[in-house]
Amino acid sequence: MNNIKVVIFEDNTNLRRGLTILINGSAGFECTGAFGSCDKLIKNIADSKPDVVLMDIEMPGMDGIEAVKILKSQFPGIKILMETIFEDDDKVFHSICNGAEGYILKNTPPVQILEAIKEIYEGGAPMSPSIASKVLAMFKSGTSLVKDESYHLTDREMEILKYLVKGMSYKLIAEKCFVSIGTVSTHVKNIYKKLQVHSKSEAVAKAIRGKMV
Amino acid sequence: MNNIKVVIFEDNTNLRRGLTILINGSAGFECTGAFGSCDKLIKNIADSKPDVVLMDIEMPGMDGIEAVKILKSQFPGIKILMETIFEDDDKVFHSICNGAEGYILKNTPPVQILEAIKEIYEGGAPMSPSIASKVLAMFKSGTSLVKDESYHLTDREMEILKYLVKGMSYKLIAEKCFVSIGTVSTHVKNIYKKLQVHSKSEAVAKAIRGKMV
DNA sequence: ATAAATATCCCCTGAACAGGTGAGAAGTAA
DNA sequence: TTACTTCTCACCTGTTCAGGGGATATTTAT
Repeated sequence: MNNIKVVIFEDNTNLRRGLTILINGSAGFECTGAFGSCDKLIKNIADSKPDVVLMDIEMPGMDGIEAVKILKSQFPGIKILMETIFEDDDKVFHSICNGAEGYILKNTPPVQILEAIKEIYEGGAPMSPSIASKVLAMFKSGTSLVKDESYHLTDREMEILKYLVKGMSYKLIAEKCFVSIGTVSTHVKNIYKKLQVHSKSEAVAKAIRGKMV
Repeated sequence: MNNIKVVIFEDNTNLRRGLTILINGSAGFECTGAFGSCDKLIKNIADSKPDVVLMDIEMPGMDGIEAVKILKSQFPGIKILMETIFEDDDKVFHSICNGAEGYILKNTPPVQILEAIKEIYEGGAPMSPSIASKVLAMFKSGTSLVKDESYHLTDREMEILKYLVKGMSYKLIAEKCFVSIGTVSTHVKNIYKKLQVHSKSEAVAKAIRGKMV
């Protein structure tokens, strides 16, 4: 009765059908939706009320990464299992940033896909070892995460914030940006207001800690 | 012929024997050593020349974490698979810091242990999903790693550096430390020299990036 | 088309800072 | 004892910054 409700986003029709059959044919699982694109993402999710979303990382139109972001902001409780191909470190990285919980390779055997769905449903983070290895590598190298459009800085402000973090003076920044020192000053003031800080050091600390740079 | 050579460190005798039998009884695997403690760690490893070490995270005497550190510094090529119990986030964390590649729970079924050994041997990072979940959580929260006693700052300098990172002015720091502004100024100058920077922002950035604070 | 957001520039003022020198007191190590 | 480190303080100089005005042009959204 308490089936795990799964929704699939996968542009490959055969694969999508196969997964649907796999899930519906397995005790404890139920596929409440299967879509070839993220066109009506919100509506589809609202209608199918999944516990777990199985998301292809690469899709025409809106890709899986963008979809994760939207999904997580609208339905934070839904767990997301990404399907990736081996080579795309970068996509895995961005998926993590956006909050997906699990990562499995596309060639994972069916029985393990079901296991992964179950595990993610129970709060785990199933990962193919090769992907886990990359995550660990990123972890150890101290790569940053979670940039969340943070504080609505404009492009120019972000640019200047980056220079501030580098320790550059207004003067140097002005030269780099081809604007006057006064303009830099104005931008910095606005940055302070948005970040709610009152000095360069605080801004720098907040920027780095908040993974904005 | 090209068996994966595994060495076991596990204080529970029954478990150790069980694992030995499991590994020796499986095609492609070979247990070249099984020890109840890390007493003669280096010698044991040198003698048994493993590809993969299966390490209990909790052991009498030197624990698994310390062992990982030593092992990785002496034999960087050897892959280490840690066995953990669910509750010890902190130990997992430190194992990662020290460079272990894989993390599995103690109650993992035998066949999956073998899979994990194979995966780690091939460069993956097998993890129980519940552990992966914690690693991701740490990852996302931006928990830091690898602090390297950095730059030989004195205690007082570190203290002041921390206040700088908080965005405090010399004046405030002076009050907090019960010294004069002049003294703060001197310390800051010394900090700059040691960090090789020329402004608060740079010092703050370096401190945070270098995980000193 | 009207409003809002963005980017640019200028003025001003007092405070804070960078960088330098010199120097005394206390503790530790050779 | 001598040398070294650490912590402390003061003085000086020119530069940079924070925060407050006000202003104009362009782009974007409604």
